[in-house]
Amino acid sequence: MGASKLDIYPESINQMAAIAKVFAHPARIAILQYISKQESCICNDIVDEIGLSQPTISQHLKVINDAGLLKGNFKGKSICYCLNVERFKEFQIVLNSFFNGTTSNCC
Amino acid sequence: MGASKLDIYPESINQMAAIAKVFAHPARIAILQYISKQESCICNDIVDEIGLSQPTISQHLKVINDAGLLKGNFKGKSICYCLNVERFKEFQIVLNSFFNGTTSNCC
DNA sequence: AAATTATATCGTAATATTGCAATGTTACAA
DNA sequence: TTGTAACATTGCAATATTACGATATAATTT
Repeated sequence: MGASKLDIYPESINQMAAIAKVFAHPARIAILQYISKQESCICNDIVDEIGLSQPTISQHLKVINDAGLLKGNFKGKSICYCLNVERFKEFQIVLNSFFNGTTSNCC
Repeated sequence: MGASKLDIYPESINQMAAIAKVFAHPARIAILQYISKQESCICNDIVDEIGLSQPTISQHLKVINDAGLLKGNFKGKSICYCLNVERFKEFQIVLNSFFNGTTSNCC
């Protein structure tokens, strides 16, 4: 196998897992942190910052972007990636509602 | 490759990614939710609840347990898995401090 | 002790992820 | 229009993850 059986879970759980997956790689966390620290951001800057090749960074950026976490300002040949704060906060809310809805009275 | 280059990131980032990884599979989220709803929990119950085989559930439980998210009460042949609420809250704090420390003023 | 029950571990197949070199693409510059 | 700089895409190799059947283990029950 190797593939997750997504069809057996409720949508809310799959959504939560999809969100977590974006953060499940250190490169993507580092990229998000770096972007959030900049006024504007150019992909090549990230390549210098983090020790990964340009294609690899580009790939991670795609994952982040597909999750809706980026807003792009396409000015000139350098693309400015920015954090989509609204979407980012949405993620935080989903995660927190999961945490807050989960308790334990056993043990 | 296929392996993440963990050595190029600060510890805090690797820790954050490791936490996210636990939640990056719907089965593990479903298991955590199920455990938190029960007074006590037996693995076989989870197998009935979620549509995965016993070995697969056991494997996911190991991942959750290795992350320190379970406290076990070993009474008899049925093992009682319980949520380690303290650890769980720790995870929430790490995630939230990441979210709150990340903003954007570009675009 | 033998059977039973609940869970863990092993082995293996299928698929996903990570990473990079090579190559495309696109927009500006000269 | 010919470069060139900044990404994106493709193709591939290495490793990780997911899932399950078969089997082991460990505690109860009979």
